[in-house]
Amino acid sequence: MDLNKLADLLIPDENVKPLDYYETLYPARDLEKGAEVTRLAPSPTGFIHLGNLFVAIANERIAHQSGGLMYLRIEDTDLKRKVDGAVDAVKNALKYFDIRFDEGAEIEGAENKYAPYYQRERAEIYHAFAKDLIRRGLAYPCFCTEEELSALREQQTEAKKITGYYGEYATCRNLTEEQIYENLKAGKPYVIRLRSQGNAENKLTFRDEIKGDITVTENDQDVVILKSDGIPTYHFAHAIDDHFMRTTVVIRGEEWLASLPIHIELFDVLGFRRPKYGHNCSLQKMDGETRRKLSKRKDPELSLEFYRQEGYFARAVKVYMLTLLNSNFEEWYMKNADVPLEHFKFSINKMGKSGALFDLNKLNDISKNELAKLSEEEMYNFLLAWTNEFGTDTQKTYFADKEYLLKVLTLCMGVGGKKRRKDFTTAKQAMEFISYFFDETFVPTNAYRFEGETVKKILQTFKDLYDAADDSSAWFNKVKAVAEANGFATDMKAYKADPAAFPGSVADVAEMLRVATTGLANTPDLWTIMQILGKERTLARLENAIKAL
RNA sequence: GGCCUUAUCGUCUAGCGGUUAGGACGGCGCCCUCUCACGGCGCAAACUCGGGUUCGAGUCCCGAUAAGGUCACCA
Repeated sequence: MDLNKLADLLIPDENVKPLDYYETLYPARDLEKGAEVTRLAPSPTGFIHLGNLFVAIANERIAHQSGGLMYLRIEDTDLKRKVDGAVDAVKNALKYFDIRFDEGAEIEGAENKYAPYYQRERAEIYHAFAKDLIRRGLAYPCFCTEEELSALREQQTEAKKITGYYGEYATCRNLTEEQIYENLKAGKPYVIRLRSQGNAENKLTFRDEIKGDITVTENDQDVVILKSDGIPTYHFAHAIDDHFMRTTVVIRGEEWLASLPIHIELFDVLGFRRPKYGHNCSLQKMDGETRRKLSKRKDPELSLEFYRQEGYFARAVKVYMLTLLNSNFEEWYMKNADVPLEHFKFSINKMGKSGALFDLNKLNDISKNELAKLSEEEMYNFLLAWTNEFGTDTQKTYFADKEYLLKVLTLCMGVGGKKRRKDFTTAKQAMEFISYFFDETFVPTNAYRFEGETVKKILQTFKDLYDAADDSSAWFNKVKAVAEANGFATDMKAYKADPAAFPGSVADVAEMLRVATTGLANTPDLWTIMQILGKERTLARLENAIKAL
């Protein structure tokens, strides 16, 4: 069989150059020893979730910490899944979390010497190597139809054989020259398959950077390397791209572990040196009674977009990801909370071997702590940015009076106090939290824990006494006076010693006033709130609360 | 089902032959406090189960069990 002729016929690509050409076009990178080259290679489905960010952070740290670089490659070999604007979506989402690419698709200002970074634009390279494999007898055309393939699979399943296209089942492997040309002449569509040299009986030990030594079975599947449209499958593109883009470390999800044997054989057969691999366990979530990995289809709430919409502080999400990624990070961060995150020494071998359950409680805790580090001005900007994009029209009016909002934020964050408050978790939650400072969104709840008459008397007594000019202690003395006038305890120790002796304590009085003026039982210092609200509004709210009883 | 991987509090984990099995989140309690918080202190809470190896096993070995991943012209 004239394999040269066959290769030209099967892959009629005039752009293909000799293999050496690509080696010189994409030379080894000139980097310091130990510098790692990593990549993020999403498919442009327009959907990025937490798992992508998880892997991206690991790759980013490994690259930049070692003095290397990370690039963005778009795996757009599957047309069906392609969505317009997806690349921008990826870039924006990652930018929000401060993930920086040094080169790659749509990365402006970079040299991009290893372009193109879209796989569809790299067809020529894949074709060159596929042709070479055909010439060497290591790849062949397969004319089997989808139906034939699924029939084969069924048959194998029934016979309890391993499914797939291999060995005796790989019928097109042994097609004669005549049969091939006949099929070609008949215009039958075909794919190019690898003629696997492996044997599934053979086991080998493979060193995974995260999982350690694992045993893998040699690949014996004649996997498709070029689909019928001439575009490579993931496996083939992976081998070629990561070789020519000179990737040194591939951190990817553990769902790839199963196809590792294919990749090993492909690298071998192509004569490429393999990168180091680290298979990262995927983030999981509870699905009813069972846990499972995050799925794009089933878990839209774990889309990165979700965190933006909820107004999570990017750094908080990143810190949480880091605590899951490296088990020693949390301890380091407790001691180095004010040091840039980049100073943490990220290590691949501190990455967990089993999948972690995503814990919103933990994220929220981290978020509160992170937000408590901001100044009121920074908080203002953070909330403004979120509100502009996701807030309601009423929420946007909060920003009309900057001085007023700043006062509110200063109070709610406890700026200037001995210890910061931690009332804010996300931008969305913060905007709702401060809503009672604005008449448009203030909702009287009248949720008291005492009888209406009691509350009414207390509110009335306080209202008569209230003087906006009082300072904090004069104000509280009046609260105490109100308590006393109604038989409530003013001495908390006495009250705790014998709660039954009083209808309630000064704390309860404060709570009534708080509920009347804010609608909530949990707010920062009430005196300050009344100061911010001003005399008119405070009195009006008390008046309304009394009327409502 | 085959193959691969994993197995410590509810969750994330530390542990790398000798520990009262440590920390963080969450829960609960107490203290601080003029109210709400913040903060401090404390409590409950775990080595999946069998076998070995060893003077000694959460730690090493072998099983069982369970969980996860994967078996495409998707990545």
